[in-house]
Amino acid sequence: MEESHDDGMNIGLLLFLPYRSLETRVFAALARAGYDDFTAAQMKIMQRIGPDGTRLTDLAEQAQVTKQTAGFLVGQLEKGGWVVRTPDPTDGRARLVCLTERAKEAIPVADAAVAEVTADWEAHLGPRRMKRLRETLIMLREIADPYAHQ
Amino acid sequence: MEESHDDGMNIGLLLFLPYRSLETRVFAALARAGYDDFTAAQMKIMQRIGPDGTRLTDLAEQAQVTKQTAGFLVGQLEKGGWVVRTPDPTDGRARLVCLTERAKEAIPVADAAVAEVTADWEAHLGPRRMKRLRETLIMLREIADPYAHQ
DNA sequence: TACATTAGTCAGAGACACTGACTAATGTAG
DNA sequence: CTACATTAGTCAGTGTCTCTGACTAATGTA
Repeated sequence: MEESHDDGMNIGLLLFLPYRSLETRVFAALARAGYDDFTAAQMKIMQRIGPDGTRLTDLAEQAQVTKQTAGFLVGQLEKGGWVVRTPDPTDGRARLVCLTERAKEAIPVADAAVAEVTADWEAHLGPRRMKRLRETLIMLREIADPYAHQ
Repeated sequence: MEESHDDGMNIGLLLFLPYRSLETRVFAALARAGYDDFTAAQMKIMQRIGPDGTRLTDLAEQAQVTKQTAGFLVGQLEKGGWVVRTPDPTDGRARLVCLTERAKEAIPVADAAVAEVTADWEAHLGPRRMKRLRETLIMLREIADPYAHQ
């Protein structure tokens, strides 16, 4: 604990604060648009579902939870009509978790909310700084994301 | 959900990934040093305790949880010998949550872990980019942290 | 002195995340 | 082609986190 007390401000907290701010605002925007019957944990799973569906194990790995936890959350999402599980044609053991139409309709709402937050940030930081921030974070991902795929 | 699908990468995820990486590594370093009997949620509370103690309500506000949750976590920390609650001389209703000696001893361990991670990042990004990242995040905090104090 | 506010607690419930043990399908070595 | 290990996913049980609602006690204010 107490990761602070270094030179300036704790870099972890500095990363976390805007992340939380963004997440909160996107969540609120979705709720305002009527998409209010899912939780933050469920959203984290849904975020990771690809256009052609994603396996439970992959979702678990990317969200950094156990497959049991991912299974629980996918179960909740299925009950709520956000996802369906379809058999994976390439592997009889596996099933693909896919977004339903309803879930796909929510994507533009979420995107718009992200765009609004991003615009606020850019207005505060200026376009140059904002662009560099994004570039730096993409670069940082190479070493800070065990799951970086590219 | 599905906050992605914009131009490049979801900026929220880009902020979150290094945050999580840092947190995981600091947590692991503390565990290796023998400080392994507290949880991530408890750490988030402890992080916010000032050198002269902090009120429960303030901890709750900063960590963005209810005071009941903060109270629960402080209770766990108290059982584990990480904090003590002392009366607040200026307000008979309030108590100050203070770090014990044991907790204070863990601070340099956490700081060293943060320094190590920061060094890794700087090695990857280069000193200029790292410096700008920190500056930008501090600037961003002004609008992304409802609790920014300064 | 009455009333509203603030600090914190108690009780109960739901959500989340873990470990361990399991089934079924797949891949591999002999 | 058979035995073994691996992989995908589920079931059961438990502990932790977080919330809402209702409450006590101290403080501030009219």
